[in-house]
Amino acid sequence: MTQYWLFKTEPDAFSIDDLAACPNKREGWDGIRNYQARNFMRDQMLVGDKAFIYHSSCKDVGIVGLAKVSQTGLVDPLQFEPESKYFDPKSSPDNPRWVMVELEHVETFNNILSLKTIKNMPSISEIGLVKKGGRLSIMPVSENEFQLLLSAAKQS
DNA sequence: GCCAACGTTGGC
DNA sequence: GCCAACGTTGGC
Repeated sequence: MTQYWLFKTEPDAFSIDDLAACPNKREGWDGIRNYQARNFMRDQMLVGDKAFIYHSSCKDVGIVGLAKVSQTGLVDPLQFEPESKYFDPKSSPDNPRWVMVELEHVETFNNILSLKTIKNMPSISEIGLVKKGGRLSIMPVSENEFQLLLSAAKQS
């Protein structure tokens, strides 16, 4: 059974185009420092899960494309790099606090599915993006929501 | 840059 | 373990 997720990223730091330009179109999703998001990656994600890529904190916010989980159970290397803003002095290689998955670019939509449009979709009003103030960096998406959002993205 | 909504921290 | 203070996120 395929699971579905939504990953936020700030395109100024790492956009979907950056992901598409990586070797094999794959990159470890480092820098997540939120326990709920980490737990999704650590405890629930499986290779083959599908993930919307969402651009936040930018001019055009919304879902911009699709990726899939290509590897799980990776240790985020930035937690051990003192120069990184994601350095965590309380973490140790013996017992790493922050894990990550690797994502592989699948497609970039021709048009962004804007947050405004998403908020206007009645069946989507319960999604984490709209609830909880939209502050969770990785969130689950139900199969029903996934299909609705995907078809909305394709027809826009 | 503002501000509301969360999450984390630390004193007690 | 409570909760106030503080920091961060993210849309606008």
